[in-house]
Amino acid sequence: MSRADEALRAARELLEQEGPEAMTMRRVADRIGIRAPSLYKHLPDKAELELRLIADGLEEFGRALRAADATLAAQARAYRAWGLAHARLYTLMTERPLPRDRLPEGLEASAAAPLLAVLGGDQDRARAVWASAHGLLALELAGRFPEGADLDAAWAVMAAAYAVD
Amino acid sequence: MSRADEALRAARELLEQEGPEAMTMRRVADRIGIRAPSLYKHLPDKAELELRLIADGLEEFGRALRAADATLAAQARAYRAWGLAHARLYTLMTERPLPRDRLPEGLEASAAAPLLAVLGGDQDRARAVWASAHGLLALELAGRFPEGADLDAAWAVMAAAYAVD
DNA sequence: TGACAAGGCTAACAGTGTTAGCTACTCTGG
DNA sequence: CCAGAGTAGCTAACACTGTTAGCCTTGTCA
Repeated sequence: MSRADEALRAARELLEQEGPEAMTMRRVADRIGIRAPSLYKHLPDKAELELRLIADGLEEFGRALRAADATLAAQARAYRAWGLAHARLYTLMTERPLPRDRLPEGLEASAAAPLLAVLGGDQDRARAVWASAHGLLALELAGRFPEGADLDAAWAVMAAAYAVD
Repeated sequence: MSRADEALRAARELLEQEGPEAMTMRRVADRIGIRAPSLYKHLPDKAELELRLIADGLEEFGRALRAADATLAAQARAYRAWGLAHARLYTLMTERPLPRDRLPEGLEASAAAPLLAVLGGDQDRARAVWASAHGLLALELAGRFPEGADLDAAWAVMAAAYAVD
């Protein structure tokens, strides 16, 4: 495993276990037994580290959606499940503009494909559904719903609203 | 105008004009003609400054929704319009957990009321609609849709999906 | 007049990402 | 077999962040 890959793995552990503020260059370096400045022999900057986390995340996320049944309900379930299981990574993946030109070709499309397929290729509808799922998940991850809110019910309403009938 | 209010105004200008990374204690202090440490004579910390920005934002946002017609389409339009007009403030308002106990009583409910009313008080439905609108807006503000994406169409699909018929 | 609070200030601390510059090890070419 | 080059580590340092300590001046009020 290359040093860059080790750093990537360390960054991901720090992110997922302790949150984004723990993912500092010094702590990443510590985890792989070197000093922070030495990281720059293997990576141009921290943005590159985050970019690779995002790319890996998109890859895994796409795989999870592709593994789910080709129905709107199943896709929604898989979407939420993956997001909850990788809360901080999901947030990192979605909170900032995507530098598409620095991402592997077709990665984004591959993650979006399952949902688009379920909706018969209707892009506008796919964007509305994607955004709705993202909104529910993002607000849940940000702790924006009141304590006892029935989020299963909200997801059900969402899925029903977009279901073809 | 109190020093704290001056700081609040300066912080908001910096946030809205130059983005969150420009909203530093030193730049806020600069704008009102004092040094950063002196800010702490008027505010406990930066979190308090952000909290007040959020409170003001929620207040204004609620007013904008209340001023719009009591239809789903009009509420959606007002939601998006306010968010686009105050992009960075909206993001600040929604990206982190809401410290409800430090916010004016009823502020959150007052902002949520118009939408809830349009949906006849159905909380689950209101949460789904709110999240859908938030998702569309958040993704748009984060620059996550491709260049030529027809977002008006996506909003229309969303509004139609939740319309009572 | 003396006491006290309010509100400025500078200096400093710990933390962040990052750069400069030095050193040591390893590999390769003559 | 030795020279030179590249790789990858290191420390020191810079500019920035939020924040604290401690000092000093000003205004108010008994």
